[in-house]
Amino acid sequence: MPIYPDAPKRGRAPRDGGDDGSPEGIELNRKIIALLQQDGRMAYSAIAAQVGVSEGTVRNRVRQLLDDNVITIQAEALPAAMGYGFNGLTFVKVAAGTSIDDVAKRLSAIPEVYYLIMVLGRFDLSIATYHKSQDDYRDFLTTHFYGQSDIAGIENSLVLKVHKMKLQWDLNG
Amino acid sequence: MPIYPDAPKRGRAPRDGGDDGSPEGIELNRKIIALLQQDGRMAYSAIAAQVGVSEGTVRNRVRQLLDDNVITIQAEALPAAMGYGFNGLTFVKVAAGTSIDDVAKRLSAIPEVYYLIMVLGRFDLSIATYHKSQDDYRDFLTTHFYGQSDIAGIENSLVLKVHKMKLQWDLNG
DNA sequence: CTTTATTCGGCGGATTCCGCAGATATTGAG
DNA sequence: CTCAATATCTGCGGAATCCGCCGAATAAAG
Repeated sequence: MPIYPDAPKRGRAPRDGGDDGSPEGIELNRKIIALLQQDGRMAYSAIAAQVGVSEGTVRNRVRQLLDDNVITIQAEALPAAMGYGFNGLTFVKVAAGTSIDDVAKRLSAIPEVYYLIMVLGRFDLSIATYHKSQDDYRDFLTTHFYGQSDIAGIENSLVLKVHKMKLQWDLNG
Repeated sequence: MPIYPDAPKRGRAPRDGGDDGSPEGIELNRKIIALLQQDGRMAYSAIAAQVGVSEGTVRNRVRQLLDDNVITIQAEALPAAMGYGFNGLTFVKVAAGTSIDDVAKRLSAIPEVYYLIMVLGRFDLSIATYHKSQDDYRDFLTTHFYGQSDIAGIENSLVLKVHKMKLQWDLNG
């Protein structure tokens, strides 16, 4: 049950768009998700009470949302609290004739990499990493970038501060 | 009870470093967090059974970790599933005489912003955003950047693909 | 209207959560 | 070393929650 269904199917569809304010259909999912974004451990019954449906309904919806990978409910650990205080930023130009996806895949497998995107512009990949120290960052660079045949060049920077890092949406936008 | 305590205090301290393999002290926190990173709703009793302590202990540890902001347990929604398929990247040079933190704070409050960092280099801030369409991205730029007195200039790019995005650490590194 | 497929909600039992109090363990002081 | 102080850990009992199941309700297609 994706938030945005692909195609209409046979059978009962979720009730939707009650303009009387009653929580229904897709709107219901949005409200449930919004609550779980505040507290991932909130009791189903508490959610049910707030959105105005039964506990079983909330449980079913959440299960489907999880199964469909629309949402995930996980603990996030603050890197700094875990001893990872050095935050590197590396821009990569992939070597000609090499698959960007392959390089991205190789680098994604590195634990220190927490954010890796393919971008438009002078470089192909932009990578944010966490390390315990500056030395660890240097080791990271020498091990995975310098001298690697699939990489044409890199440029480095530092993340001085992470102001925001959330995959949470204003679902009523 | 941070993972890395600031200073020793009086009183009982968490048992630590049992090299017999029994889960104790800081190691215990790491194991609990690791499990919650897989399933944020895992029952305390289930966690307790796996790490070898009582349910109450797990509950207390998790509560403290949450209170100390070492971890958060929240639902994350997949942007694409929510209809946000356009992924913008904006680099900002803050105007002279303006506090970078203030600008960062202003922009962090925008729902579409999911990743905002202060960086070293030609620009001050790097911002990743999700939008429903290219038009929405343009609106986002014109509303919050162009013509704003606290911004000296911006440069734009696109995130073509997010290969990896996670705030989860190999706690045994 | 009838069929079909899916959601919704209530019900029971098992499980889990929660606050509390006592036991236990560790640190610092005398 | 001994003792006091402080914080953690665990067990317990009651309340709340979770879970599977089945029938009722609802919406789309024929």
